[in-house]
Amino acid sequence: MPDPKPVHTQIPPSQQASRFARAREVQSRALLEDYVELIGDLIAAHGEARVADLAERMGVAHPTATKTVARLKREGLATARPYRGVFLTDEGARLADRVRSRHRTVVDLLIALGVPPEHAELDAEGIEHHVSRRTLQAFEDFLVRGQARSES
Amino acid sequence: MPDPKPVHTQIPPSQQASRFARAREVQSRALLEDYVELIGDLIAAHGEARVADLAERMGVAHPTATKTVARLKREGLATARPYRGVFLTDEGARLADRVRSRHRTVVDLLIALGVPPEHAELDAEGIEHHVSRRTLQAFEDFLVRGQARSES
DNA sequence: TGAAAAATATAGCCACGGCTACATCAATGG
DNA sequence: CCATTGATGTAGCCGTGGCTATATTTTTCA
Ligand SMILES: [Mn+2]
Ligand SMILES: [Mn+2]
Ligand SMILES: [Mn+2]
Ligand SMILES: [Mn+2]
Repeated sequence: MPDPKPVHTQIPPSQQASRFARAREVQSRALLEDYVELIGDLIAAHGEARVADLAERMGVAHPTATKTVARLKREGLATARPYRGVFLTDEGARLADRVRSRHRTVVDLLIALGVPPEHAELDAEGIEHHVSRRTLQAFEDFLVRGQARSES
Repeated sequence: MPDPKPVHTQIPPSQQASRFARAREVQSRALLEDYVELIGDLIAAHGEARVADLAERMGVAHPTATKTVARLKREGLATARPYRGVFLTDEGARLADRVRSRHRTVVDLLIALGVPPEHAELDAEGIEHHVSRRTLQAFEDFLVRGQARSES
């Protein structure tokens, strides 16, 4: 495969800039999305979400989890009473559901394309946040098509 | 679509933590990847890569681009002489080629799945960095399969 | 050729998201 | 029932990646 062309420089700089801006924007939301999803999971599984559990499952020290929870509160996605658990606001819960569903769709797509399941999970944890509504719809349509084929 | 199950809490915390750690690791490399790709593109298109052009195309102020170039130098991916352009080391050039090729594959896959081209470019700019070798191979295989079908 | 303009560098600010060390609160059990 | 222990909060450090303002260098052109 010889000389890949620099397609990037063939578009207006401002348009390219807006693509990178979008990626940065998404990135700043990614951590919040993972946290609300995890908080929702923990509440569903154990009735509560403790900071220590968040930290353990995120693989960070607990002050880091505390700080992120503070940001979730600032953004109106979670509430927390000192020395008690963390809870999702309605908005946080809705976001958690969307994120969880999207996560599954991304994993399912990767698996459908032949990626080993555990590998799919690894990649999906980062990919998911950059998948827009439109792309998600395309993933779902593809999965439905594949399902229809295997049923016939 | 009723109650998405909290699959996340059904795996060992340490395994879940390692997935998030991987996503963080990838993220810390993403900006460097975009810069080396862009530097390579600019050199191919204009014979040089100036900090002002990097800043304009990345959509950031030029001190931000300067700082990132400093990091590229520290990481052995680029060189730069003051008030002159930015250049890629051999390692940087190799990385740029890999990143450029992967970017195209991701965009092509999204388009093949029915995502409108400009939309595919937007999402791919973030997705690409989280696509591992294995997943990339799956994407390429799928694209080859589709091509074979349309040729028959 | 030298003054103005453009490009680049530098300084220093901020928010985020890591961390360690330490303080404080809550839960348990001897 | 209170002392210990575990969980949580707080303080303060660091690197990254944004920014603005200012200094310096290079380029341009009158
Ligand atoms: Mn994720
Ligand atoms: Mn996820
Ligand atoms: Mn990118
Ligand atoms: Mn790219």
